[in-house]
Order: sequence, then structure tokens, then C-alpha cells
Amino acid sequence: MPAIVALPCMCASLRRAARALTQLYDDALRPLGLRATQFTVLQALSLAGEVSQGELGQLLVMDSTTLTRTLRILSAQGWIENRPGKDRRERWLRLTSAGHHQLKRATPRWERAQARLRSRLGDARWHELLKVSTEVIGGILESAED
Amino acid sequence: MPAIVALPCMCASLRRAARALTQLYDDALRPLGLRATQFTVLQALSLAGEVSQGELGQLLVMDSTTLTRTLRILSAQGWIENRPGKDRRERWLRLTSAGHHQLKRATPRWERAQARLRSRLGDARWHELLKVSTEVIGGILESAED
DNA sequence: CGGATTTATATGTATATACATCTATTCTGC
DNA sequence: GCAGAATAGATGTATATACATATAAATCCG
Repeated sequence: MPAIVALPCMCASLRRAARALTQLYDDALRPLGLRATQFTVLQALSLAGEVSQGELGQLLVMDSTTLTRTLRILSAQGWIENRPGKDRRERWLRLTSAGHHQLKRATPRWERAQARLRSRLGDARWHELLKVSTEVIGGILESAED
Repeated sequence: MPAIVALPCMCASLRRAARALTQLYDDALRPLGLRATQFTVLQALSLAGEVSQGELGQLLVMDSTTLTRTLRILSAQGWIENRPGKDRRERWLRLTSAGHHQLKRATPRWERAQARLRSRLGDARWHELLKVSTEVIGGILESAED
């Protein structure tokens, strides 16, 4: 096993960690034909309830046009549905019952991946990483204001 | 500015942070026609010296076949060159002088992005995040051994 | 009210990413 | 040394991602 060398660039370091994490979660979810990213969208919709595509993009800090393609895949699987709102430019998204079911089926595997990682990291670093990976975004969005 | 909501999934949280970071660094490097990912490869090669594609993949925790495409772009720009090693399956990679020059040109912009983020985050969290984002990978690779 | 502006999403395009598979090469056991 | 296994990288394919631009709808202002 190669030792993991620190990188001086925060962006490179976080992207690298994200790649490694994605491997772990993708492996866990692969038997269900679900990618980590797709699981994230299902879980986010389950937590957020009915939201517009733009709101989902804000929640995930993801360009809302990027979501167009991912949502199309999830729609094709029958896991989400969308309908126009009063403002007919918007699309309101929610899980279908098949989507709820798929999320439910995937959740134990996701929990095992989380638990495995958490036990390897230790609770302190686990919470630390979860917290800082959320906080760091604020620092970036502030900068972008100007 | 939307408040950033914590996500329960570590993978989702890290991927989201990586997207946000990538925005910041891409914005900083855009005037040079360089993506954050490409900068990462140039910087990694500068730090690592001449390495094979596989070794670079290990350093970045990136599938070495993924590198094939990125390296092609950097080669087309004249920033890297590769030659076969004694083992003729391998490709040994290194920066060209144009590559060194491009890295040098990009470095001040990268440093400003790093400094901006670091001052927003504070030194403690900056170091924390850099450390944990490196350590978390070990936890994953161990799991994958079995 | 109506034209100009803004906004939400879709589409075209380029890069990032991994996996399955393929080819060329090296290594291993005999 | 050779046949079979293992390895390095290339290629095909699918998804992830952002940006520029297009389209449609809403809002603003005179």
C-alpha cells in the first residue's frame, strides 16, 4: 500500500480525497446500479422534500445545468419526477415511490460505508472533517461575492 | 448568499467541498487557460520529478487510465513529455521547459487563491483540513485491501 | 401595457473520472 | 527458454462537471 503523500494545494488535496471517498461509496453501491453521486441526489431530495432544480443545485453547490443530465438519468430510472411550478420556468423535483424504495434499499450499504470509514478515521476526525468540509464552502462563497 | 447546510454523507460533503474549491481555483487560473486539475498535474510533476504514469496515478489517487486523457491535453500544449522506460510498457513523464514556465506563470495566482482561502478559514482549520483530507485516504485504502 | 432585463432551465462542448476490455510487454514456474 | 499469468498503458463507453449560449418565462420600468 503506497503511503499517501501530502499535497501543498488544498484543491488538489480535497479533490484527491473526494476521488478516494467516491471509490469507497461507489463500491458499496455498485450492486444496486447506483453511483455515489446519484445516491446523493436521492438522499438530498428525501431530506429537502420538493425543491426546484436551482435550489437543489444550491444545496449541493453544483451548477444547476449540471443537474439537468444527472436528473435525466434518475428520471429515466423512474426514481424522481418533476413538474413545472407556478413559475413555469421552474421544475419542482421529488422522489417517486420507486425512488424512495431505491433510497431505502441503498441506505444500509451507505451506512456500512460510513461506519467503516468512521471507525477507521476515529470519531474526532470524522466529525472534524464533516464540519470543516461544510465550513470551507462558506469561505469560498464569500470570496466570490466581490 | 445561501447558508451551507451540512450533509450527512461524508462522500457528498467532500465532493461538494471539492466542487466549491475547484470553482475558486479554476477562476484564479482561467486567465492562463489552465484548469485546477491540470495545474495539479504540472505541480505534482514538478515536485515528484520524473515518474511513470502509474506512479503519478498513485500519488493523485487517480486511475492511471484517467491520466491518459489529461496527459494528452498537457502534451498537446507542450507542457509535458513522455518517453518509454527500460520497461517499455511504462511511460516516464516530466515537465518540458514550457511546462516549467507555465507552472511558474500560474503559481502566483495559485498562491493568491490559497492565501485567500486560508485567511477566510483561519490557519487552524486550514491545516486541519489539509491534514485530514490526506489522512482520510489511508482509511479508505486499508478498507479496500480485504 | 410593452420593451428591456433578469431568471430558470436546456443544449452544445470540453474536460474529469472510472471501469471493462484490449494490446504489448514483462514476469513466473517449470 | 517457453507457456501462462500478471502488469502498464490505450481505447471504448458512461457518467460528472462547468461554461457559453439559447430559449422561454417572469419581472421591471417608463
